[in-house]
Amino acid sequence: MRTFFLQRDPDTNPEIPDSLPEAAARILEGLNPVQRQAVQVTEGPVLIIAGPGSGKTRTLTHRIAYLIATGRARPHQILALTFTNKAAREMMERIERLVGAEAARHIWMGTFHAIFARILRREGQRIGYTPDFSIYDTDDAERLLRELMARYHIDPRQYSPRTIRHLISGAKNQMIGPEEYARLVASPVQEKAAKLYGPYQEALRKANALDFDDLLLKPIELFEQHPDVLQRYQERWRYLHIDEYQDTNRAQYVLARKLAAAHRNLCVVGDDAQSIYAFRGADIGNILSFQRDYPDATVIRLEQNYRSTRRILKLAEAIIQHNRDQLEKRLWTENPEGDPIVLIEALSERDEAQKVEQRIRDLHVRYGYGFRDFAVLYRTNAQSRSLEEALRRGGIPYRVVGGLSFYQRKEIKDVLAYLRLLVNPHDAASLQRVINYPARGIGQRTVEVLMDYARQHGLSLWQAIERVEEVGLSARAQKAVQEFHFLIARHAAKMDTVPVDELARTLLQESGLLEELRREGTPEALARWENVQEMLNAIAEYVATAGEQATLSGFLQEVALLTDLDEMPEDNRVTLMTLHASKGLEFPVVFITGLEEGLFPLAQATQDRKDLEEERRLFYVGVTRAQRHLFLCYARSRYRYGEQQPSVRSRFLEELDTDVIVTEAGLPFRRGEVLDRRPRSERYVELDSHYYRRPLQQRSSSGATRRVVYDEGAGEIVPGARVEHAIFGEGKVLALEGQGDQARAIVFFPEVGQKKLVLKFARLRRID
DNA sequence: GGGTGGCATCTTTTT
DNA sequence: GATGCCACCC
Repeated sequence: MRTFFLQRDPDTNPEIPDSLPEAAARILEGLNPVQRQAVQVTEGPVLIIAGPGSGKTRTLTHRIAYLIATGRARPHQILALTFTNKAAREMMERIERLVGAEAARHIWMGTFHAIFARILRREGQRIGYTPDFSIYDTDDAERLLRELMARYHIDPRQYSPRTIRHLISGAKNQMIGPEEYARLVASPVQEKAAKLYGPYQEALRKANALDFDDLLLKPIELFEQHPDVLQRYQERWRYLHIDEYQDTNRAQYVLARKLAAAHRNLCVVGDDAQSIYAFRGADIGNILSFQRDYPDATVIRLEQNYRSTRRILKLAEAIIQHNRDQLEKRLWTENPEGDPIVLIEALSERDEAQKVEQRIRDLHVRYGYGFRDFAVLYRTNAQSRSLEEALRRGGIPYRVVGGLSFYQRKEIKDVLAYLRLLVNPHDAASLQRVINYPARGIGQRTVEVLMDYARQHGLSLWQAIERVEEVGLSARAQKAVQEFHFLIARHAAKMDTVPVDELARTLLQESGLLEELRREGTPEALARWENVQEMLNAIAEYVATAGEQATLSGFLQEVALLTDLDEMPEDNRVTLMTLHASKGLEFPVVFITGLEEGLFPLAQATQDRKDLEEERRLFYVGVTRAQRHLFLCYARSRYRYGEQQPSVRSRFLEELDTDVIVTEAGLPFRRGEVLDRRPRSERYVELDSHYYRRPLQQRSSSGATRRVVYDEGAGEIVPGARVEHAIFGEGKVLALEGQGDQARAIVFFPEVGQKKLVLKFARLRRID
């Protein structure tokens, strides 16, 4: 079952001691000297520049715990802002271990969007939003825009609603209002966007709805119009922390500045080299100019990497050195050299996927890596398909993160629309979504008439429905509309008396949605039905955990901000995801696929230096996810627009000047050189087919418990065992020496004599 | 008003 | 290669 990340508003001060001296000492232990410094500078602005794998989260969490343990701050006086719920939860769990669950629960921790949605819930009334406002995701926003485009006679085929939304969102991210944007217009599309921007905002307001950008902009508006409110929050939060500071946009920057103005205890953590969200308004300038904004800031650099092998870090440096505009930073590690990075060339995407599958199988069997130790990364979500197919064929369990997430599925959005309508009937997007789903005789024409009426009388669509008799519809249509109205109103009236989970269940029942899915009877419909049930369970769970504070609108607002990425990968599966989604994660084995011109870097990003540098940082992010083994893959041809098209190796590979990469044949890779033209069979060392015939067993291994397993069912290699070698034939193990990757066996082969073999490479098979 | 079939259209990345 | 939109028929 899905568990939601929900937190009570941590206002009240719990009964926890003022300080925890023994915890404070423990918190400092296990940190390196630089990290310790970052934890102990508790006053004034702090900039922590943290390279990949440098223990950034650890440092941040220890810092927060330290503030509590030393009594410098009460838990509810600390605000920590992240970009994903997952990051927040991870930090929360660590803090719990350091200072206890009770104290941790009262820290204000969460994503920017979630925290400010909560603020708006409490204070939004001052700027005209009731607490039951709806949150519109990009889908809802585009739906709204589409409607406006129709009204303004803008052809959606000529100017896509998506582009328009993107432009408006970009303007909002930079805090540019409709009037100002209209002045800046420089192209026909922008002109259309400018025309729609104002009406779009108006439509949102009329629906008592906010889009993602509004969740940041409206709090700014609130704080500017009501300095007393700002002052209250400034005083409440004595310590402000921001993770992934390089990803903040203009609005987030302004919010941070405002909130930190009184105490100036602002601690930001980030890595300019990992800035990959400029497309959604992130301004790398925020981190680059932090020292200018706060001249008295303490700057701390976490440069020691604990994650990756030397070779992987060398590659990362070789990549990033092609970018200008970097903060100075030198990564180093005490980790071993590690294996060379393997460059894999495939004939097609299918071939690429197959090779990835074989490598996973090989490493799983040979080193005993669990499936959860693998990540396969790609640039676009569409690339997952071929990989999924290959893994499914190979019987390797996997999960895909991102893509179409649970919350973006049609049936879930339908359910949410019904529920949103219940708490906020003015929510036009939700109303239009479900007014005729399941079909109940309210067609497009009827809806249009209602909308016209609403507009003429300055009403919301819902208000028009409330007085449907005046609208002048046919008797049949009017009756259908009235029935729908009654359905919603009847349930809305019970909101205060019936528990929300029960209410939701009966509403969906009576709407006919569940029946509709069951009636279809296809496996897909069944799956959708189950998803709906899961959603209902989640509501029940929410009621159980949030107790008194459980309101349907609260639930809906939290859910609107959740994504699949927030879920924990508990089972032992290979992870497939976009490079973007991989940020902040680490895996023993990483594959980066699709390193081809036009795909990575994406064609659209090759024109502008800034875009190209962002793509390069994305490559850097991907590479630095790997702990021990890294594979870089590309295909010589790929399906695009439903057609097989030749592709060219990525410039990111051609520009590398490094000796850490080898080809599949084990030869050093040199840029600009064609890999190999020999027939495939001779080209690379075939992986031992012996492994591939066996069904795979899931092993519950993680890095820590890794055993050297060279062959399933044949036992481990021990002195005295009879073994078989691919070239030398049968032999007998005389002795073993060395550890881990260095482990060697001395084997006597009757035909060739005594050999000393590195177990890792020899692939001995026990035969007795 | 509802349902079906054919055509066109894109595919960045996400809170 | 999937989704959305339109035209056509019931």
